[in-house]
Amino acid sequence: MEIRVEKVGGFKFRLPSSQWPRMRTDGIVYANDSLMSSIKNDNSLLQVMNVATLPGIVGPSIGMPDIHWGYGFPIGGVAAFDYDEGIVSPGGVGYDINCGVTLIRSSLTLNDLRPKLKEVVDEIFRLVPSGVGSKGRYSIGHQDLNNILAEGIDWAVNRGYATEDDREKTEEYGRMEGADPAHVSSEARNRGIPQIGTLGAGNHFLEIQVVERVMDPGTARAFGIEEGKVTVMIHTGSRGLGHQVATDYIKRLNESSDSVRDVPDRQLTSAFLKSRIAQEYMGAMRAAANFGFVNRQLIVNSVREAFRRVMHLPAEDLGLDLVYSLAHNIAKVEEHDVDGKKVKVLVHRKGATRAFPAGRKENNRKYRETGHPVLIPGDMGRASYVLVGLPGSLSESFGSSCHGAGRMLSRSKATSTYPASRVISELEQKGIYLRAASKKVVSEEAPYSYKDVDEVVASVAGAGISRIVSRHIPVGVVKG
DNA sequence: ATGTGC
Repeated sequence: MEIRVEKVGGFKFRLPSSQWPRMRTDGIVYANDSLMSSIKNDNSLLQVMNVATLPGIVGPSIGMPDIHWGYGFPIGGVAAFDYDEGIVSPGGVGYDINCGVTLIRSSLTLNDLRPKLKEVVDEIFRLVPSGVGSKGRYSIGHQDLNNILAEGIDWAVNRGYATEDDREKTEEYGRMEGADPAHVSSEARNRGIPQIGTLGAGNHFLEIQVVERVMDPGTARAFGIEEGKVTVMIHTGSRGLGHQVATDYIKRLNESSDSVRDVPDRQLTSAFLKSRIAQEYMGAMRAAANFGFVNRQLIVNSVREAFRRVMHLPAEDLGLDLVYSLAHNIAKVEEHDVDGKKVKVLVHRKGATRAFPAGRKENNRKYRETGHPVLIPGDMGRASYVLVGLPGSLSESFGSSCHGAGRMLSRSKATSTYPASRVISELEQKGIYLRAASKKVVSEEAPYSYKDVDEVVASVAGAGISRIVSRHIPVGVVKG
């Protein structure tokens, strides 16, 4: 079946609902022409159309320029559902609940760091376990875990693993309202306890970067970002705990008579928000999100320790302050203007970043005047970005932007195309030092198996949903 | 993504 795609703006494409009776609304994808031609090569546009058939969808089913094939819903997708008449779907959040990004700024220049770069990366590699099934150095018990699930970053502040400033710069202040540990299974708990403070595998990484260029000096200053300074970017989520929560609820929904029948793909399994099972999933999903915030925060704590040990500098000279920590796999209750009316919706962002401009009450106090930072990891050989939301994100995409470069080659295709040794030597030639838990992941994560992040951010900027603040290039990489 | 799958 040929999917009908109409270009309706410089960076905007429409998949009209008229082409399939089951679609309740249009699909909209933001991309430039070259990204759109590669998007058409996988089946993610069909997934955008599938999401458009779900009950209670408000506005279009949206795809970002980094869109690619995912479980049921596309990765790089945004979909909002009416709070009273709509659904929640675990596949619309993803298996890695609160997969997200944390960015740390520093007072160091690359010259300050260069002589010690390998040592710092090696020390981080030692202090932050990575790889599938990695176990951490933070020893927590069941009571701690319960507090983490219920309170998120507040637990880390109480334990001395987070500062007040860290909390001020974490989305939701690191604590999701409505988190309910009672609905997190013991299996999920048992997977989470040994894994807290670990990076995981796949596209999860920790990168030492240098700010190559600041495009928006005023906003960069407010974010603590300076050209030529070193930053650290962390990309990970809620590890096996969130994965188990997703698994548990997908299984329950598939067995429940309360789930939404008649969806075009079994992986779109959903429940009306009003139902008990939906509310239990929401409580568990928010608790897993709290675990994700704490997981990244413990890694921040380990990164600070690694720099202190290797650089022999006091904390105040290192200036390793949070810029922001955000979730790009999550569903949130928000109010949005739709056709001139205020509507309460559940916004699913799966591989999509909230990008609220100044003026939204959800912005953290520190970022009221600017809008919060939008952190966009690219690939390990090219670049990452910091953006900020524009008012256009509210009118176009329920206050959302892209979340990264987006895969272009499948993992198997990447493995056969890029041997690990070649990836390592090419990175070395660019002055990038890599430590990875497995060779397999080095091939799978080869830079050119990703779309060009420059084009992805140019597309969301061109579409008027976010503005580019700064471009960061990698110098040290830790990979699962 | 994931104690990686039939």
